[in-house]
Amino acid sequence: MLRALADCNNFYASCERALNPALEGVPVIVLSNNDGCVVARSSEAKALGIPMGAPFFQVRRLCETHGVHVASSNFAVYGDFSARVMEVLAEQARDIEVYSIDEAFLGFPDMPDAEAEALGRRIREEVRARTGIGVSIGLAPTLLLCKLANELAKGDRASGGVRVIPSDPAARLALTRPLAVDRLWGVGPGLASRLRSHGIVTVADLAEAEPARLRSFAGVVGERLALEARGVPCRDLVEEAAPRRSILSSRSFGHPVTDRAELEEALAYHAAQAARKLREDGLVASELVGFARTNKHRPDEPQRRAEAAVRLDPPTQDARRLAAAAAQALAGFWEPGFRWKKAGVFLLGLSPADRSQPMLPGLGAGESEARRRLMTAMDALNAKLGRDVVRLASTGLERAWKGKSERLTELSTTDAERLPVAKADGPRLPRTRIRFHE
DNA sequence: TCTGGGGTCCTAGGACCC
DNA sequence: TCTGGGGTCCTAGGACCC
Repeated sequence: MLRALADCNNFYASCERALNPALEGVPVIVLSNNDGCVVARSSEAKALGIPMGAPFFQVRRLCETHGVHVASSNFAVYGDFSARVMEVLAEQARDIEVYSIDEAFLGFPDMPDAEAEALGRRIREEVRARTGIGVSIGLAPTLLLCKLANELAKGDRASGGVRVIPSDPAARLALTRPLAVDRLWGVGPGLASRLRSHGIVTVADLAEAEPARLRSFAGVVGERLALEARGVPCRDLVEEAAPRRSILSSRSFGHPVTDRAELEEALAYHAAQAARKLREDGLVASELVGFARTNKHRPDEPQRRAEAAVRLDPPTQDARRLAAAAAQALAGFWEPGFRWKKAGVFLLGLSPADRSQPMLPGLGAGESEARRRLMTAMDALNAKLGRDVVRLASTGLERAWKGKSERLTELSTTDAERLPVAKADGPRLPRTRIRFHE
């Protein structure tokens, strides 16, 4: 089977540009939540030397000097673009795994390398024509090598955005001989130094190493890497999303929080957000962990990372119970005298909602049913009126702790050109959960 | 002044059991 | 001083990813 990775170029920056064609040729960056860090850069912005992940205040001058367009992130819009890109990709491939908001693994029948390259070019053109988003495509026999091929395609203009890792083993070794092993997906700084200390410096070294030997000093992770590097697939496309194992809602504050009531409000808000995700996925949680931390970039201030866990018995998806549990967690770790910078809620021990309803007649079943109907009604209203229109009072009205988002692109509904296009006859996408990150 | 958010997988070690 | 040999389950924490 031939596999491929299609990965959108500078995805969030490309979305901003697609929304506003006047940005063509202009350097564009997109900021993280709270307008804190740079999370996406157009090629022009990269050329200016703006680093990925840089705190915005450090590059603000540079941006002003060079007329960089700066946008707050707008994940709802990027999610819409993502869905359209994935729809086009799904039409082009035999199998698809939507891996993240801006990339998908594709599966095709085997074919000669030259045909694979032509196929990659066709797909790339189709996505650009129908969504305005540029993608790079790497094709290879294993997903690890697809990732590598994609990275090579992105780094080399002459490749035209498409790269095939040769199916012939000798040609593959020649290609990967100069490539450092830490360019591989899954090889971070820790694993890279361990591999180097055993004489594995390049991707070709890894492909030539005995997998069993890798296992002895780099565990099953190392063994799989070695196999995939030599063209033996260890992980294949996953078309059905695995059930979620945890849910996190957290955010940095716009200003330091010292007041307990304010912190409690923020935790209630995150509990309610996490509860909404639970219900969207039809899950219940059996444990909530509330946490808060001070500003780690201020060594002059007292530092603390505090958390407390609360069991949820029976497991629940009810926003009110989760908000109450978050308040209980806060009571477990609260201590005055700190300037809190960030807080959030983890939900763990997730299981399908239908399996966990109380079985004993008369024991809480009525209350559970009433709670469920209230949440269903709230979700239905918010689906109609807009997210968060109906919400818990405990999550606050003022929300003074909220971070800033000052550079959102205005979406004009009077400009027909900019309206997202809905396609009624598109193919059904696999039920893969798209994760919003990057 | 200002420094993101949301995940998964693997391993080691302890509790507990027979 | 010496004091079995497994097995499973759970948890904490590291490593890595987008």
